[in-house]
Order: sequence, then C-alpha cells, then structure tokens
Amino acid sequence: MVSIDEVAKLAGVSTATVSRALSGRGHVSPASRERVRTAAEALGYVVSSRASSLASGRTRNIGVIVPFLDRWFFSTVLSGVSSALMRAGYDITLYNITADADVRREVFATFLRRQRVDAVIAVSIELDESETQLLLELGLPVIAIGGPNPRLRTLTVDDTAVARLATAHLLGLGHRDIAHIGANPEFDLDFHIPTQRRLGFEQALADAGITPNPAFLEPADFTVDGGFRAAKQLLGRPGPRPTAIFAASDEMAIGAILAARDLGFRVPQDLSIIGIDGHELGEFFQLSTVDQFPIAQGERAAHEVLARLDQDREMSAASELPFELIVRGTTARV
Amino acid sequence: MVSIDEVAKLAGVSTATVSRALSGRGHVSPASRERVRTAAEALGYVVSSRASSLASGRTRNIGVIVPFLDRWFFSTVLSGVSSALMRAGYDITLYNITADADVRREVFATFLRRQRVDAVIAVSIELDESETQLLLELGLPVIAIGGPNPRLRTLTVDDTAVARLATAHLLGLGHRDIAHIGANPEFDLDFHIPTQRRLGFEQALADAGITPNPAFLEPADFTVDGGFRAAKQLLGRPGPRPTAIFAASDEMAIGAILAARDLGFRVPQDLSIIGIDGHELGEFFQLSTVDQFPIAQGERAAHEVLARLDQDREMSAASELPFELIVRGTTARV
DNA sequence: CTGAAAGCGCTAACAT
DNA sequence: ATGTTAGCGCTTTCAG
Repeated sequence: MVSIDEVAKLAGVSTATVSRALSGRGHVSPASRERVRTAAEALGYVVSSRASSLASGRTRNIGVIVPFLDRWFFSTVLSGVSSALMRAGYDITLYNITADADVRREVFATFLRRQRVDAVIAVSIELDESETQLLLELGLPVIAIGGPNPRLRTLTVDDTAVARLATAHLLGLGHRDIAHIGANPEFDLDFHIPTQRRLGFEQALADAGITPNPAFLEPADFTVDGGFRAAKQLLGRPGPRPTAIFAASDEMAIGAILAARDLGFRVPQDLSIIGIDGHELGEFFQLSTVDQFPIAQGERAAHEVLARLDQDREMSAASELPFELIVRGTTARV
Repeated sequence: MVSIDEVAKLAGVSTATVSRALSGRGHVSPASRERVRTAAEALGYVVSSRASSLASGRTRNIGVIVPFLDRWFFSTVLSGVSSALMRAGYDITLYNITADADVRREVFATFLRRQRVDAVIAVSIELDESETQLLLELGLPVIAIGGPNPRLRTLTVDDTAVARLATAHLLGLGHRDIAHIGANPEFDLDFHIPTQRRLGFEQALADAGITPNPAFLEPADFTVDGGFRAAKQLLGRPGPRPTAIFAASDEMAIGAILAARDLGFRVPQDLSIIGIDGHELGEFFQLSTVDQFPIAQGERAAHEVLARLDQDREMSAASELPFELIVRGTTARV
C-alpha cells in the first residue's frame, strides 16, 4: 500500500500539506493542492483509515444496529441509511442484534466500544435502560429510528395516528364493522407498536361513536401467514362478520387478502382491507395502506447523523416522521 | 475511554503484558493473565480497534459487498454472513453496490482501499475484469458467493443442475408440456443465472426426448409481479397450454400461483408449479422448490474467510454449494 | 515470562 | 501557506 510519504515526495511537499490538501482541513494553495491531487491519483493513494482515525479521532464510519436483516421493513430502512451514508463517503458497520441474547450483550459491551465508529444509528430497537446508558457513554451522536426513548434523539412515526388514519379511511367509506389484525401483546417488543396501532384503531372507532367488538380483534405475528390465519378466523367464525379489516402491517394485510379470496370473499366488494407500511408488494396486490416511507426514514437518520457530525449543532430530542394514506384497490364503500 | 495504560497500572504489569494477555498472542503466566482480565473487566476496557489495527495490521473487520439490501435473497445471505462473523467477534462493514455506477466505482477505488477490513466477501456480484483486479490488489482474502470467477475463490451453486433437478421433478410426475418463466436475457447480469437455469431446463427436456416449445418460454424479471404477468400470458394465450410451470425463482413462482388462481386454474390439479430458492414464503404457499439455503451460503462464506485468516491455508479455487428439492403442494402428477 | 521502546501512518499544534 | 514534530493507543521485536 502506498503511504502518505510517497505522495509527499512525488508532490514535492510535506506530509502535512498532503494531509491538508486531501482532507480539506486547513489552508493549502491551489497549486499545492493540485500537485497533491495528481500525485495521489498517480500513485493510487487512499488515506489509511486506521492511521487517520487514530490520529484524528474521526473514523468516517457509522455503526448501524438492526434487529433483523431478513425482514423487509428493516432491510429497507437499512438500504436508505446505507445509500445516504455511502454517497457522503462514509462506511457503515453493521450490528445485527438477533435473537441471540449473548450477541446482543456483546454488541453493547464490546463491539460498539472498539472506537470504530463516529456515531450510531439504532433501527427499531427497543433499548433497555442499561443499553441506552451504554450508548450514551460512548460519547457519540446516537440516533434512534422508532422510539420514543426519552434519553436519545429519536425519529418516530406516530403509530397511533397512523392507525387512526387507516381506520378513519374505512369509516369514511361507511364501514362500521371493522376488525383489527395485529394487537398481539406477545409480540409487543418493539416499542409496543402493535399496542399503539390497536389504540389508534380504538380511538378512531370511539371518535365515530362505535363500541369496539372484542370478537373483531385478532392477534397475529406480523407475517403473511399470521395475517392469513387471523383473517380466516375473523371471516369463518359464525356470528357477526366484519365488512372491513385493518391489519397492523402490509404483510398481514396481504395474508388477509389471500384468506378472503380463499373463502370466496371478493376484495373490496365483500370486504375492504387496509394495511400499514408501504410494502413493495402493495402495488401488486393493489393494497390500500398507510405508507411510512422506510427508505426515507433511513436516509433521514443518515442525514441527521451527518449534520450532527459536521456541526455539533444540537437538535430537538425527538421528531416525527411523515406518513401518508395510499388508497388503492382493496378498500371500497360498504 | 479507558486506555491500556490504566489497565496495566491496575494490574501491576506492563502494557505489553496487557496486550498479550488480552489478545492471546505470546506467553503470559496464568496469574498475570488473570490479573489483567479482572483489571480490564473492572475498568470496562475494550481494545481500541483503531490503535490495535494500526499497530498490528489486523482490523477484525470483514468487508461485505452486496448488490441489493432490500431483496430477500441477498439480505438473507447477508444475515448468514453477519451472524457467523459476529459470533467470532468480527465486525462487518457493509458495501451496498446499487444501481448508482459512481458509488460502485468508489467502492472499489476508495472504500475498500482504506485498510478498514481484513478480508472481503462479495455476494452475488458480477465483477468485471478491473474490479476483480482491484480486489486482488488489496492483498486480502476474497471470497465470492455466486460465480464463477476464475481469478477468485468462489462458492457457487450449479444453476444448471438446480434447474435440471426442478425440471426432472416435473417430468417424473408425467408432465411433458412444461413452461419456463425466467430466461430473461435483459436481466442476465448476475452471472447469467437466468440463462444457466434456462439451459438446465432445456437439458432436462432433451434428456427426456422432448423438444422445447418456444411458446413455453416466458421472460420475466424475477419479481412476484413479473411471474404473475408471465404466467397470465402462458395460461391465457390460445393454443397449447402447459400442464406445469418451472419458474426460475420462488418469487416468480408465487406470482404464477396467484395468476393461475386468478384465471381459475387449480394448483396443482390443473397446473403444477415449482420454483427455485427456498423463499421464506414458500411454506405458506406450499410451494415446491429447489432450496439453495441462502443463510447457510452466508455462514459458509464467513467460515471460509475466518479459516483463511486464522491459518493462511490455501483452498481450492471454487467449490459447490448444496441444493435440495423440496416437494410441497404445488406439484402433482398430470 | 515480562518490560522497554520503537514504530504503525497519519493529523494537528506550533512555528515560520 | 507550509514544514516540523509530537503524539494517537496499541503491538511487537528485542533484551533480559
């Protein structure tokens, strides 16, 4: 690997000037800058991040913590984070906190403390008190997507409002017998999202003067299969039947569509279905949904981190992420 | 951040001994080792990767290049890579080479040359000559998943054999009018996988003495929607109709299932469908498929990289990845 | 088995 | 605007 000395020699300047010219910090005459540029180019010189970060304290590397890699939502957010960061010349090191509790502990106790990163983005991780503390002790900018966590800067979407919007859409179309799939207390790990969404659902019903029917609340695990099973129950049981289903995620909504078809219900003529997320398959299934723009969430977090690194400007502790009702073909008037 | 000196002081030894005790390199008396351990523990000391890597040349960090983050197959492989590497205490830095050609160039020209990684894993990236060259020039172990690339150590599944197996399954069930969805020359970027699979399909037919019907070859883009459209064409056109469809990916196979249902065909009574991959939704759709175990592919690559880092042992240039026919409910006798 | 000390390749004062 | 130089926090000879 070619080092800074060789570039300095070829450009006829000191290593300090090479460093300044290449990093843009400090003053360098245009002439020197140009000579350094060409010399570096000619030699194929790239600053060694190990040496540079030891000397400067900056790594140009951001740590990203995700709970899953193989689930659509998280990998989509990650994709947004990654593209924004790479365009800014930053590397990203990935910490995948999966089921394994040992690995999770190690990430907070060791991995993140190796001084390998300048900042941390935590995507949809429910951090306990000690994890939050460890993150804070790193002394680095930390941004959490999904929250809220009162001790961290967080970007969150108002899940209750999202659910109210989806439900209000159904109500606006004249539905009064609306079922909800999600609401799974056992699955309520990540910021109580299932619960938040169920609450929004119930609020919207209350606002419309409707008493929720407990039989219209069906727990599910946020997968296609889970949505499928839940919808089968909802539609197959004897007794009153909903005219619309609000699923707490698009994947469950897709499962519900398939279940409805299976049972011979036409969507949306016999049954309206709406989800949440903005899943890539939504268009294919003509699914009405409330989009929460996961790619943009990732990009937004990346930009905030970069801004904080550039100019240590303080920002408000929390901020709301946008969402939008997308009306497609799975919802219609009663 | 607490430094090695503080640990040395507390343990009553030199920094050299601390380094040796913690890294396991060189001899340290059990007594000293223990004192160092407790001191480090007490102070919450973690070796600084920037200092350590500058001094030793080792980063304990692996670079992983992926073409997409938000597609099931790639994020699943990545998940396998990540879990295996994290368990070994390694960090991973992620290079997502997407559509943007500038970013791609930068990754090879700059990002990978920052001396931030000990080795590189390239997941399903079709590397051109100069990219391969740049990778080789890093002087690091490089392992490619998907290939083959004669100049790199590659782990590949024999796509032709996979396709032959899927087709043979259909033939074994008595099908003779078999259509193929995939074969898209325009989409033939990644190692000509569509072409390989089409060739396997044709070989299997030839082995059975069947002349392929050109009308039974329908190009598609490897998405659910693409498979859906292709199947609609195949099944809707007047003239001879296939009794089975072999889709070059599970996502397309799922699209085909939905298209068949849409048109009133029962699967598998009226039409058999098989895919390739081992997609997570395969079980839900009862899809027969040839599984290529993407998580295991990632883990395998990770273990190979670690083995090469441990003991610079040479390995053969290429090796075959396993695959397996999974017969579920979408295929049946004619 | 252990300590002293010389770097690893760069950056950031501090001079000039 | 540029050069000199002292580290950054470890690892690794080299002695002992």
